[in-house]
Amino acid sequence: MEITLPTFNSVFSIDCVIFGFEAGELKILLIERNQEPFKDWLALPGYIVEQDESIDDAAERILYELTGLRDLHMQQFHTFGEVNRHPQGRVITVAYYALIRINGQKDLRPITQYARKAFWHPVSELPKLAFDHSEIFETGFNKIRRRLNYQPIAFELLPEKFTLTQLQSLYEAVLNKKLDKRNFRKKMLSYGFLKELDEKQKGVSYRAAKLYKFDRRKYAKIFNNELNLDK
Amino acid sequence: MEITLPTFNSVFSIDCVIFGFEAGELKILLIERNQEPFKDWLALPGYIVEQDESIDDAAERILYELTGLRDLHMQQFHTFGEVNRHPQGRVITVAYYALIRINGQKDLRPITQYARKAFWHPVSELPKLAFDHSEIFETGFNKIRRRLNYQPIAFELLPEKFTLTQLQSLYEAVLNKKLDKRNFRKKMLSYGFLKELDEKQKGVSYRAAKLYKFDRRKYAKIFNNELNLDK
DNA sequence: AAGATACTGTGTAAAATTTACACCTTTAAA
DNA sequence: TTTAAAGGTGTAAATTTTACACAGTATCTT
Repeated sequence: MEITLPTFNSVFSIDCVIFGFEAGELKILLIERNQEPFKDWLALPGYIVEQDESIDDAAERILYELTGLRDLHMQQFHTFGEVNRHPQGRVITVAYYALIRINGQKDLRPITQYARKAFWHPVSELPKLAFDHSEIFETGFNKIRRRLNYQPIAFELLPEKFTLTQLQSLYEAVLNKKLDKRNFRKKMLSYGFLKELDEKQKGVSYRAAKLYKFDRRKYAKIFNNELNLDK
Repeated sequence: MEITLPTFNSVFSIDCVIFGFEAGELKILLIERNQEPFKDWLALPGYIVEQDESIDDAAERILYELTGLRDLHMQQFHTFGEVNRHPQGRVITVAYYALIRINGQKDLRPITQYARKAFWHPVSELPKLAFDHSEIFETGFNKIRRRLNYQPIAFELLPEKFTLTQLQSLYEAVLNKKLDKRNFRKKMLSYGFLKELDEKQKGVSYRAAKLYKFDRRKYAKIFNNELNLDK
């Protein structure tokens, strides 16, 4: 027996591709849907934009309601507007991405009924997702891969204090290729926006590595120069 | 006396930033509005998306209806979704850009009543535009500036056969800086996607320059390699 | 036809950046 | 004390980028 669903006219929605990094692996945040259509499917956190909120505000709210996560710096990356991308009506969706440190303690707890749960899933071996969410994910992944070179993407995924090896393995995960250790370090340090700390890694069963911090101010200076430098 | 305007609920619209290049100058396509709000103002060509068309299709149709131009390769670049960006209601607009050879003969003739006329305007000294169109333009200009380096943007703006000097002056117009002639030529030719023709420029009152053509196939090959090259 | 004008077309050396590559050191655990 | 595992480091070669100047040629003018 078929379930009858309401239909509606044009609505806007937001879908979120939230990247995290944990145990050397790049992950994204998925929800298990608790609502038709695609009930029980895995999907990107996403929902409908209200009349009186900007799309940027909507993105924050929706992510919070579906996953319990707040105050991420989200950025729009593409809008998907095929006619039949949603089975119940015309839905144009603006896709956002954000990058976040995965933090074991922070629990992911949907506030609304629309999601049964929210959880991290490695970007490799993603299952088929609801709607056109697999395509949305792919588009987003390509975007951040490109932006890695000129935006401080990596530092939002790592803990505040990190080792150069962690930084490198993040780059390797995003770019999907091996990098040379010595060249990577030389280059990163040459930028001058990494601050070496007087601290070392703890709890490892081998020689502990130095910890570094990302210096946002210096980064901004370099980045702005790049844009303004009319030579 | 104030004019009373209808209001409406959420609608999607498309706005187009169409770049052209003529007489060494970068230009964009504007319309003069013939409808409230912002009647008589200059604006980007833009209008509302229909229920049964994808946003990509809508972009093509709308541009055609407002300017008479067809078959451009348009690409989405950003979606603007502030609550009050349109005085009559909630309008979220997806902005597209395209690049086109300006061709004196081709006339710009609005098909609908909504635009009184369409015309090219230099990107320097743009007047204030309707709605948030000035911001949309700026965002689009920044996008193509960045994409100039990895997309065949320049070749869509030039005539099919062009000289290296024309190519250089286009780069200079987009990047807003002077480039070195010898280095520019060396670099462009080294890519290998320029095909030297057995023809020369005509109608100039000085030594005629060689003409070149853009080899789309070779470009694609190079571009794909860049993406796939997992070293 | 001689000269003026205006742009075409070309090479090289120095500097900067990128690449390839291997081994000793340090820490903790066994 | 030995072993396991990752940390940390330098150099030479190759490549790319930059800076820089002048003779050649087509057309127009007189």
